[in-house]
Amino acid sequence: MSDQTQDVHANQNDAVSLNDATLHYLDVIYRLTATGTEVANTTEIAENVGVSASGASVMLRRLAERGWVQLTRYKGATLTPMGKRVALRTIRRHRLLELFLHEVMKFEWHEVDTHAHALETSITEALEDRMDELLNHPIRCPHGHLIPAKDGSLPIVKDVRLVDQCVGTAGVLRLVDTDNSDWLKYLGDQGLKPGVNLKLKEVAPYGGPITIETQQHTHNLGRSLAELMFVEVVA
Amino acid sequence: MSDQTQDVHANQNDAVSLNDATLHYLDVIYRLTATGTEVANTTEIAENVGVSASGASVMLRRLAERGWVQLTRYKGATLTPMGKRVALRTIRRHRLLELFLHEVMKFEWHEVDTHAHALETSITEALEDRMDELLNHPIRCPHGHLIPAKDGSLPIVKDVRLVDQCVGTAGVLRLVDTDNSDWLKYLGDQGLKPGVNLKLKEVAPYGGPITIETQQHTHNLGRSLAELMFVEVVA
DNA sequence: GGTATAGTTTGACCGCGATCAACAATTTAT
DNA sequence: ATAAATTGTTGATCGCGGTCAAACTATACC
Repeated sequence: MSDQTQDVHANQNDAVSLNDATLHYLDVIYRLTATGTEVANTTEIAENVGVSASGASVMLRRLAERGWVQLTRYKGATLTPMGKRVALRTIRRHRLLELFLHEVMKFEWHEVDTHAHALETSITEALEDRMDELLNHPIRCPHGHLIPAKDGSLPIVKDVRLVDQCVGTAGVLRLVDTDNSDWLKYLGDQGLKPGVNLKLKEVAPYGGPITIETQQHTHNLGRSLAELMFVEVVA
Repeated sequence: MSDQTQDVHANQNDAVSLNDATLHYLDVIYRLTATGTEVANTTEIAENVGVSASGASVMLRRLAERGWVQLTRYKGATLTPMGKRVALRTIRRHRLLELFLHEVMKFEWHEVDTHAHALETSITEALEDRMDELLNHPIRCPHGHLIPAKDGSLPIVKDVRLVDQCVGTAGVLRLVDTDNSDWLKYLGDQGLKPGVNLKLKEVAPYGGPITIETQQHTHNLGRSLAELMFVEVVA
């Protein structure tokens, strides 16, 4: 059996039995490359992982040698298919944990990220599966992010950016795309959480605020907050 | 503020923000010294942590330098009061997790140790507290081990060794003192779990088996299993 | 009281994930 | 097109937790 074969084999199961640092880097790279941008650059990665740029540079080389990352020197990094599988597995665990902490442990939605992060690399597969059952195979975390299946596949949904819709559009809020605890707390306090029905009333030009209406209230949101919100349009 | 003062200060809160390895060693040393034996010797520690004796020896010196461990060269190690506090905090987390995994996540009592071990050094304090509330400030894990309070104090109980009792003694099973998954499964399958009422019917001499009676059955247990069992005697 | 033996420590080394300072490549601006 | 600014990599070094082989107690035995 060649070294390569052995590697691939080990990897299949082991989205998991890798050390914290590796999982953390892969997770960060996945998130940086998931949002349009083709490659993640070293500085970005370093900031998100919380290490110096030189530290990240060294680590990226190691990750590339081990086959998790596709690296172009002085350009940036992407995940290999293998790396992506591993990252999605960590993300699955993170989001399952978030939902579990919210639904079962009764943490607020703006608190769950921190606690889930502490656990995401430690939980056993059996516990991951048990949470999944207990929560009835959920497809979204409390913020609305999708929970990948164990094979890395993502549910298909109809989320669209709220700020791209025409005034008058009605829909259901499905995703608030941030981990920022303050923003989440603010939005949560306003009742702006996934599931709520809303209607887009006004969009001020030049990056100005938007106005939305829910059952109870009318809200004015700055552009940066509004841009976090994704809805499913209702005909 | 002197270095020493700073150290002590850091330690007060941080039964927690220490790395895995340190917590693991302290936990092992606590368990080895809790059961009568005055000091834990290097080889024992090494075996329980899962490293070579030389590795343990080096680590023990470090732990001693950092004030967690009292070390006498070529003799053995004990915990300092500080080390003991830290160990008890880890044990608290472990046992809370075990109970949580059993009661909430519905794992079998022989499975919980493994999963709890994976998590005990990662959970946040808030999660520890939330589990404690949710479980109603329990004092025992599923096997009956005591759950230390956050300050390290242990509940006072009246557990006595079953094998030390006279034939005819009746009591409630309170503790099965092992992590061995096979033994736990066997005893659990017989209904011999904490809470069950039992009566000691016979004790064969020379380390022979014992016979106990519960509501439903009569059980014959080998000495090694019987010695794991602790009861609260009923008058 | 010396000697075999079991247990412990030391020394040289490794891999990992970091740091900082120096240097190299790439972009951007003039 | 070149200089300046930004971004990325390298080299030397660190702390941590390990390994193995060799040297060193401590103890139990005769």
